[in-house]
Amino acid sequence: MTKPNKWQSILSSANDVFLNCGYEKTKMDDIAVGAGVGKGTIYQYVDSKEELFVQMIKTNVSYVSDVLMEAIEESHSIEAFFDRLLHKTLFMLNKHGEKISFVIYEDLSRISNQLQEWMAENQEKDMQRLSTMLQHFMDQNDIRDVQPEVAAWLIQDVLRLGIYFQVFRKQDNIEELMRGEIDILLKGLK
Amino acid sequence: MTKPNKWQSILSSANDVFLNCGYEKTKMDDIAVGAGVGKGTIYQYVDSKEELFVQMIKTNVSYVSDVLMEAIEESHSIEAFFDRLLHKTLFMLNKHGEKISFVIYEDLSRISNQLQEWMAENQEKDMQRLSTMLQHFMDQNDIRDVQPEVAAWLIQDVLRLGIYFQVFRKQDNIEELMRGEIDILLKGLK
Amino acid sequence: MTKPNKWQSILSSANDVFLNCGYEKTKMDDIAVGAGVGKGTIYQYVDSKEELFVQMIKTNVSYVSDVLMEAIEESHSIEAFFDRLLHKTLFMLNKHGEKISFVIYEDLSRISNQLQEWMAENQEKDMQRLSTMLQHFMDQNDIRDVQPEVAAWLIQDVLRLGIYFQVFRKQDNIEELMRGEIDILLKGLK
Amino acid sequence: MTKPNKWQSILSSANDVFLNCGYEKTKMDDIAVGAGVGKGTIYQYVDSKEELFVQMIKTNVSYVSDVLMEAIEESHSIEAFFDRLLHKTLFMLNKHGEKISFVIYEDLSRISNQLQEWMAENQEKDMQRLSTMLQHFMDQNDIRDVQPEVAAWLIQDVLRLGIYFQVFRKQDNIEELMRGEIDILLKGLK
DNA sequence: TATGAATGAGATTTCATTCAT
DNA sequence: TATGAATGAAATCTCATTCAT
Repeated sequence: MTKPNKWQSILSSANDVFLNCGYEKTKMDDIAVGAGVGKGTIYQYVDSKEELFVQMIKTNVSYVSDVLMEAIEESHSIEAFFDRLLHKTLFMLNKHGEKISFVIYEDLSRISNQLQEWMAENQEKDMQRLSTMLQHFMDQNDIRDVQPEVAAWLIQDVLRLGIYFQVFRKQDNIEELMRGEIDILLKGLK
Repeated sequence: MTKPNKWQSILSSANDVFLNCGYEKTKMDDIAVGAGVGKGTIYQYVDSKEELFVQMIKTNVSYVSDVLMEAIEESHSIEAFFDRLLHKTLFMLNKHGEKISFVIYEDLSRISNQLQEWMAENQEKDMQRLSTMLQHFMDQNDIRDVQPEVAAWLIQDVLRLGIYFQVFRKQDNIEELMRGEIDILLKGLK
Repeated sequence: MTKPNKWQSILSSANDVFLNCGYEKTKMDDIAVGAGVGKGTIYQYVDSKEELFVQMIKTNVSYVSDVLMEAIEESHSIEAFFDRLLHKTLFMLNKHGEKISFVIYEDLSRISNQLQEWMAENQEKDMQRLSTMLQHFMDQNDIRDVQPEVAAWLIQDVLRLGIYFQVFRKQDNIEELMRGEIDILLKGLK
Repeated sequence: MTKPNKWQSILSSANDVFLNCGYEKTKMDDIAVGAGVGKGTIYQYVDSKEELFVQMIKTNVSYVSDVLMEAIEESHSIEAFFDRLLHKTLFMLNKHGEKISFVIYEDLSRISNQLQEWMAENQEKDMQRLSTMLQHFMDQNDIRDVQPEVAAWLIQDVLRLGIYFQVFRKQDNIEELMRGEIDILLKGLK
């Protein structure tokens, strides 16, 4: 087995075990067994359990950011944006499944300060890009004037809802639920 | 010191330490010191660290449920409901502050299966009550026909937003943001 | 078993095991077993293996310093001094046996910088006191003019010789050898 | 790079690293890097870390023995012997510097029993040769009757003093100190 | 012959829980 | 009832050695 394959095995195993057991309950032994390598091998690639966790989270976070960014780039109206967001989210949930839940439902500040800062910066960037897009739509009268910060938060909530009902509630009508949320966000409850 | 006072001290200390350090990093020693009692004394009231954690979470969860329930009970229109939700949430955030964040941003299933089930039931009850209320408003044509599950999720998002921007982002325009979200939920982005 | 007894057991066991195995080869498990306590108990008294080692060495070093100091205090001539040094050294070798060898024949700088500094200061103090005494004897024409530093070194060599031939060579004519060395130091080889 | 050069690089690197870090703290990795060879290459020349250490020590020990032996061979009086000892020791200290301190100030028995035996034999041979020389001087009335064992120990102490004050105390008046010690050994303190 | 990625036994240290006082 | 000293299972990480290339 060549070098990149080992690292991929380790990262993939780390993903599974950290996700199922949480950071503290995860044992390096389990990750090693899951990856089919010796315990010491992991330490050829990272210096500590914490660093391995950070590597894993960074990979997964980028999946979520990518969905948002790709949806923004190609969209010229809010409807088109939501449409792409919907499809890309469903695709990502299908592909990366549960991996994402860690990113959304865990307070990572207690695991690594460095990671928390990185996450905050990342989140800030996503917020900025969403806000820019929303401001653009407001200038074009595509949507009415609202606080971009709040609108951005609600757009991210479409992702949150998808993850929550798929990963934690195990429901299978995710698309329907997301369409329902988008509908309310566009037209309101009244 | 009489018995009830000791238990209150322990619970209060547990609150502080679990919140600051997370479940795994919290040491029984620290809780004992914070409560001003001997380590062994804690085991007069609970059988394990896990049980102490469960006791603490249950207390805090009820704050959140209470806000929702009180807002439901007194409201005869969606606007009145949101209005009460806003005020009660702000009051709770002020009073119980960060305690709530644990309930929202920690995956409790890894700490205790029993707790997770309890949380799921609780959440289900909240959802049911919100759905019933929303169905009532739909029957009265106070709001248009939407999926109650999704609407309930979005209503809870008003709480989520408040907690996130207060506890994690330390912003001080929480009321404004919540009003903005409620406005979007009522009238939509268009 | 009361608290001071446990600590004495631990210190005594540490003495034995560190002496027989050396710092690195010594396992905390062995010390615990030797002391008849649990491994964790050791960490109630010291924070680390290194600190335990430092505590042990400091105790033993003081035995050696004490021999020198007591011999100095009571002596008014070089012969009287050597006489007392001889007897006190033999007594100490009898009582504390091999414990002392560590102090003389190990480069402690690699185990703990803090300890090395402490040892250097200690050594400096011993040297100072010996030099003062020797200067006094020189002023009184009890001995001829020599470099106090060298004479102090040679006096300490009486201790070194005793430890070497007893601990490492296991000879039993230690007193005779020490008397021989003192004789040469006083009268010279010629 | 040809074979003998590799072995010389390894031995030289082992010297540096063992000396600076001590046996246990020395890593085979560091020696390999220092020698500019792969880690596995070292195992072409020795079977284990211990064997590499033994090889290194044996080389260094011979420097010390050589000084004694060369001083013995050419000397026909105790003064001539000490004179040569002085010059050869200073030369050796200059050339091999700190390497020797390991031989004097480390308890090698804990690293390798085989090595300790070898050292003891070596030491015994040195002692024998010194004793023979001293006996010869006593027969010729060049020096008075003393225990040869003790006199031999004190002669070796001239080397010890040189190493101690140069390597550990970093003093630069080594020659003066050694002359002072030789003077006391010859004429005594009285 | 030369390499260095891979290995896993074994080290130190932590901390929830117990129990003698 | 209240205590905290004592415990030991279990965690992370190291590094001498091997072996496929």
